[in-house]
Amino acid sequence: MPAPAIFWFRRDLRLHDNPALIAAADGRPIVPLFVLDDEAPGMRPLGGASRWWLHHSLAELAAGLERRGLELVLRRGPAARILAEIAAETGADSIFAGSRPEPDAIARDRALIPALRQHGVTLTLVADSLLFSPRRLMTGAGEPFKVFTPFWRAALALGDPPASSGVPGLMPGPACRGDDLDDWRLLPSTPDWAGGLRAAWQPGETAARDRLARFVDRGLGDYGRLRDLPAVDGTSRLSPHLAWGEISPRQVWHAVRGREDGTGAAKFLSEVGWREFSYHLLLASPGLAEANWRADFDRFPWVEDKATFRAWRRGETGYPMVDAGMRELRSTGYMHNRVRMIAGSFLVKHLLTDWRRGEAWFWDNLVDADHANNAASWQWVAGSGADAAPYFRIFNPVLQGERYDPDGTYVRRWLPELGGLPATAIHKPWTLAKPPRDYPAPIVDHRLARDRALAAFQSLKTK
DNA sequence: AGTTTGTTCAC
DNA sequence: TGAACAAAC
Repeated sequence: MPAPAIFWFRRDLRLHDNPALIAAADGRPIVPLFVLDDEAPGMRPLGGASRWWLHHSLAELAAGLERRGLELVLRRGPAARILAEIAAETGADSIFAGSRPEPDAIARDRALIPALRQHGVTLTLVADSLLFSPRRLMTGAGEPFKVFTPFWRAALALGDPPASSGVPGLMPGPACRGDDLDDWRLLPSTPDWAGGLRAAWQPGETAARDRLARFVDRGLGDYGRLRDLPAVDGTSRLSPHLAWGEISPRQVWHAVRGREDGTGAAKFLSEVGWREFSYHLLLASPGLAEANWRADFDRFPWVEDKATFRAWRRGETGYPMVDAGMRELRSTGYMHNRVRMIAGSFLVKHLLTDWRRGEAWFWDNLVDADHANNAASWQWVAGSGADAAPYFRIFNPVLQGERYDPDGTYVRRWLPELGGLPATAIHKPWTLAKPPRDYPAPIVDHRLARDRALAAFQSLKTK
């Protein structure tokens, strides 16, 4: 019997279509391991919603492994030390893991390989979290892409990614002591704010596969028509599952490519393409979450205002579409994509708040928090990013509400205090003769805020 | 992946 | 008076 291999789960919490797991299981017994390395220097700590998700996803993964006779080992601490310890405890001489495309993770993993070799252990990393290698895609000039459309065209020209695979045969390795998941305290307790998350989500690979199958079956055909309506269940809602790798983008790709009857499929795959593009940008600009991609935004006259930032976070800006989104986020750890754009635009353009503050709030509150997507999308909405909305594209939260939530169903769902308003006033309650008493008046006037934002943008040009 | 404003042209 | 369009922000 060959020596056992450690399979190090990271953001690939699945058994299906996991190429690194297939490589590990090739004739060897497996010690499945997850390391909570939340104090690693340079690595961003998980947000609260992500920690909630991780707890349940790990529980699911452990159950799936147990059905196959394997025990998931949980350990907390610096990955380099834990991996060496587990190898020594189990006699493993190899470790396999899915590679992570984030620049800081790449640096950490690169340092791990020689460190582990000193203990006589090889670390093999298998790329599997993206459809296309972000470094392989370059413009004709050999530069990273700055615009999505040519990026995605070049990606599609590469042809189909490899077919997805099933679960390999898994042989249990030696037993190994691990932590108790509950002791990690990933779940909130005092207070327990996760009730809305529990009601909205089922973390784990099984639920991810079910959701993909159901979406391809029932949602894909109408995706182009319904994807922008937040009141409707018209999107895949796969983002948190993709963020934790409970499903792979290859599985998504091939499930969709089998069903190209409408225009929904190409549109939906291009949304997966934005995820690829975000990682492409992050690799070209490792500071994407910290620094303006466009350097001229370093001169932007951001306004620090505790009261308006607090109102935004709590969903008390007086603009129903913004507030409904922010309350959906706080309640469920999610916000519909259309509403993310409206709420994000409002924070940056109406309140002149530095996009990094919004990025940090989303990072903490989103169950689908993803370093590349979150950073690239906030820079897109702020106008500071690659292929971004031009800064003068300022969403009017009233018009956006009337266009994408015409009867106010979405707003009423998250703002029950507006439940009795007629559809004609639901997105501008202040126009009523008797505005609702328990809902705030707009914290900024749209017209004033728009002019102020345009002036701030002008100030970048004239210096 | 936008909004506002001004112009034209058909009621 | 208002829909449709273009241009500017």
